[in-house]
Amino acid sequence: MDPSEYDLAYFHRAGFHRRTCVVCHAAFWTLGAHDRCQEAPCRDYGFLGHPGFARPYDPDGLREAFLGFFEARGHTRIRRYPTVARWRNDVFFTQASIYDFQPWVTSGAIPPPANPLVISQPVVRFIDIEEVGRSGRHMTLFEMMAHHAFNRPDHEVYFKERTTELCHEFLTTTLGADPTGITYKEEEWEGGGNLGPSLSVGLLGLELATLVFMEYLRDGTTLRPMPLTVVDTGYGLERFVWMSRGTKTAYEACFGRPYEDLRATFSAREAAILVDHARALNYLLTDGVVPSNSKEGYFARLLIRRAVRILQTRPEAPTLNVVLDEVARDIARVAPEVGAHRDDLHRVVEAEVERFGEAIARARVIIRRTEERAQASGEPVTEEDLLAWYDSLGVPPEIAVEELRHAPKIPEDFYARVAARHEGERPVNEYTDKGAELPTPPEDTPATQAEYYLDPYTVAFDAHVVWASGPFVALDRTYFYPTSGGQVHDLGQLGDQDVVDVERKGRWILHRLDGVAQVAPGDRVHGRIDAARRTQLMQHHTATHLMNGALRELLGPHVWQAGAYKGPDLARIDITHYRPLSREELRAVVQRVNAIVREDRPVKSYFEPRTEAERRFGFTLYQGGAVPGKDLRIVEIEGFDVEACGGTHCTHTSEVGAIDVLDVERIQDGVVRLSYVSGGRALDVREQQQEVLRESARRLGVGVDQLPSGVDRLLAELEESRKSAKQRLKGDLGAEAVRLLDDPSATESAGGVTLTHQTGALAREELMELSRLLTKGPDRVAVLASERDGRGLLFVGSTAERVRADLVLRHAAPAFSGKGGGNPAAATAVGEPGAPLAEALKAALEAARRAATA
RNA sequence: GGGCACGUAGAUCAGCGGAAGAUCGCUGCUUUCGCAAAGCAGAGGUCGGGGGUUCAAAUCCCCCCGUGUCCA
Repeated sequence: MDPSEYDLAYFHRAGFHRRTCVVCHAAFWTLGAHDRCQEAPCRDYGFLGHPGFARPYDPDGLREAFLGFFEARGHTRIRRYPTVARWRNDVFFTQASIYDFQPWVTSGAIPPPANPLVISQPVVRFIDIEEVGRSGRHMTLFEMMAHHAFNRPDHEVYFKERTTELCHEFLTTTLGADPTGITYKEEEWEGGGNLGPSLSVGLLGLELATLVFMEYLRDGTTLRPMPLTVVDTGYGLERFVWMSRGTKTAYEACFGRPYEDLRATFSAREAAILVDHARALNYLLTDGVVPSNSKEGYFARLLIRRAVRILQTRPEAPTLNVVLDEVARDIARVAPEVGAHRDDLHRVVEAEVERFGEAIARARVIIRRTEERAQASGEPVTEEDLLAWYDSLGVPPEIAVEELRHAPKIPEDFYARVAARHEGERPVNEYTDKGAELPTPPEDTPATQAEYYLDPYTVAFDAHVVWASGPFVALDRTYFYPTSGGQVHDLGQLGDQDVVDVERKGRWILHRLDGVAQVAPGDRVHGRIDAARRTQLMQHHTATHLMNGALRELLGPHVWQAGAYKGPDLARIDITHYRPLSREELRAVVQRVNAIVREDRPVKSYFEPRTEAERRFGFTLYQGGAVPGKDLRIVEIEGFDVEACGGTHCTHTSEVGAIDVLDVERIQDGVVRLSYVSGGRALDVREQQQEVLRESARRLGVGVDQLPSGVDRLLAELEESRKSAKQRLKGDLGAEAVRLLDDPSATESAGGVTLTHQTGALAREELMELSRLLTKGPDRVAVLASERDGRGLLFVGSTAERVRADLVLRHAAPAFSGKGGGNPAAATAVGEPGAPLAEALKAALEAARRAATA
C-alpha cells in the first residue's frame, strides 16, 4: 500500500510523527518518543497492575461510554445483529460488525440503517478456541464496538481523517489514555475482494482497535476504486475493559461475579473457558443454533462438550445450565432476548449433555475391550489408537487415558495430528448458480416486472416481449412464477407455445418454451398460467409458513427452517430440532395448523424497507435464508407468522384447505424433515390412501378397521409355513440320511471311519444339511455328488480327524475340472458343465478310504 | 459440506472368504414346600438394504439407508 495513504492531515495537524518499529519494521504514527509500535509482541504488556485509562470500567460502562461518545458526535446507535449470519449464505457466524452490512449495504444496493452509525456487535470466532484461557485475552465470542460510515461519490460522510481523529479523541478524552502512549500502525487490510489501508491502534502493548478503510476492489492484479468507500472500525470491548482495570487476564476484568464464583472451584484457565463458552452459548442458542454434528450446530456442540468436560472434573461443580444462567444475567442487561426463553434453551442443552454422556459411556466400553484384546495379543495400545478414538468416537484423549491401565503418553501435538488425519479433504462448495447455464439478455433489455408479487390470482395476462433467444423469452411484465425460495415454477402457455420452465436471471424472468420462440421483441403476447397447479403451489407455500409457525410455537424458538420445498405434489419443511418429533408433538402441530386454517386469518404480502422490517419483526424473518434486495417482501399470517418470502401465497388461511402430514424423518443430526400436502392435493392423497386401504382390506377379506390384525395373522401364517417347509426338508433329508446309513451300497466302513456317499440333484444348502445329518457322530465322512443345471457339485463333510475334507476334495476336483475348496470339516467344488461327476465321486471316495486307513 | 468408525439372536457383542457363535435374557425339564441357584434340553437370525467379485460372501468391492464421531 502506498505510504501516502496514511499521510493524514490530522496526524500533521495534531503533531504526530511517523516512525518505524525496530522490532516488526512496520511504520507507525505517534505523539510519543517510541522506537517500536505499542503492541505485543513488539513490547510487553505495560498495563498489568497499571491501568492505561483514567478509571476502571465494567463492560456495560465501557460500552455505554463508547456508544454515547459517538452518539454525541452525530452517530446513530444500532441494535446488535444476530451472531448467526442468516442474511448471508457464505458464512455461518457474524465474525465482525461489518458483516451486519454485507453484502447489501457495502455493495451500495441498499442504504445503511443509519449513516454514520455506532454499534456494539457480539461476534463469534472459533479460530482461537484453543487459546481461550491460555493467552489471557482470547475469546470465542467478543463484542466488537464499531463506528461505520458509508461514503457515496455524491455524499461523503467521513473517511480516514475524521475516523482517526474520533478514535484518538475517544481514547484520550473520554477514557483518559496518555496521548503520547498510543501508536497507529500502518497495515494493509484485505478481505472479500476489497482492500484498503488500515491503522492498528496500540497502547501499552495491547492492540485495542483497528481502523479499516475499504477503498479498492481487487480486479486481477490491478486495483479499482470502490464506488462506495466504507469506514470499518473494530474496537474490542473486552480489551478496553481489561486495559481500564489492569487485571492479570481479560476474563477476570470482564466476567465479574460468574468468573469469581467459578474460581472457587476451578483453575483460572478452566474458569475462563467456562465463562467464555457460556457466554458464546447463550448468544448462539438464543440466536437459533441447535447443537448437531454439522454446520453451525457443530460449534455449539463443541462449546457444550468442552464446558461439560471441565465441569465433570469436580463433583461439587454446578450444572452447565446453572453456569449459563449466571452468565446470561449479565448479558440480559444489554440483550434482553438472551434472558427470555430460558426453558427452551435449558432443554436444548440438557439433551446435548445427555448425548455426550451416552457417547462417552459407549466409548469407554470400546476402549476397555480394545485394551483387553491388545493385552491378549501382547501389543500395546498406541498413540494412533488415541487419535482414532477421538476422531471416530469423540473420546477426548484425557478420558481414554483415564480408562486405560497401560496408557500411551498423549502426544504434545495431539490436535495437530488430528488435523493431519483430515488433510486432503476439500470442502466442495455446492453452491452453483443455476442461472449461469441460462442465457443473459443484453444490458439494455428492460427488466421484467414481477406481477405475481402483487396479485397471485391473475392467471391470464398480456405483455410485450422484450427479448427472445432460442426457446427463451423475456417479457416486460409477467405473472409466471420462476423457481425460487423453494417454490417450483409455473407452467402454462405463452401465445400458442407451452411454457416448460421459468427461471430468474438477473433483472429478468426467462420463460422457456417447448420449442424455438415464435415471437420477437416488441410483440404483444397473451400468457395463460396453469391455474390448478398455481393454486396448489400457493396452498403448499402458505401451508409451509403455517407449519413453520406452529413448529416454532409448539417446540420452541430454537426451531428454524433449515430448508423447504413446495412442489405441486408435495411440500416439505426441514427444521432444526434436537430430537425426533414424538407422536404427540406431531399431532399437536397438525391440529394447530388446521385450526389456523379454519380461523381463516388474513395472509398479507407487502414490501417493506429491509432495515425497517428487521426492526419490526426481528431476524426470525429470515426463515428461508438470505433474501436479496433493498426492500423485503413480507408475508404475514396475522398474529401467527411473519417471514421474508418471495413466494405466491393465499390471502386467507382457509384457502389452504386441510393439511395432512405424510412423513416425519430425521434427515441429519439436529434436522427434522416433515412432508405434507394441502388443498386439493390433500384430498387426492387421502382418496388414494383410502383406496389402498380398501383394496388391501378386500384382498385380505377383512374390514378396513381389521387390517392391522389381519396382517398380523397373515405374517404369523407365513412364518408358520416357512418353518414347516424347513422342517419338512429336514425331515426328508433326515429320512434319506437314515436310509443311506442303512444301505450297504451307500455306506462302508474303512479303518474305523464310516464313509457314506450319495448322488442326487440337491442344492448346495441341501447337500450341506444332508452331510451334517450323515456326520452327526465322530469318525464319519460324507461324500455327496449332485447334478444341477448340467454342472456337477461335490460336497465332502468329515468328522474324522484323519480324513480332511479339503484334501479329499483337492484329489477329486481335477476329475471333473472342479474349482473349490474348504476346510478340514467341509469342502465343496463345482465342475465344468458336462465334466464327469461320477469320476470325481469315485476319486473322492478313493482318497477318503486311503486317508481313513492310512 | 468432507473424512472416519459402526449396523450379526430380545440385549451386549465375537467371528472378518470355507457348515452362523458366546454371554445375559426367554421357554421347558430335573432338583425344591416355595424362591434363589445349579444342571440338562430348547426356541429365537432375510448377519441394515440392493448390486457386484468368487466354486463359495456376515466377511472383499460399489451404491443406498441408519447410528455415532471428527473437521470446515
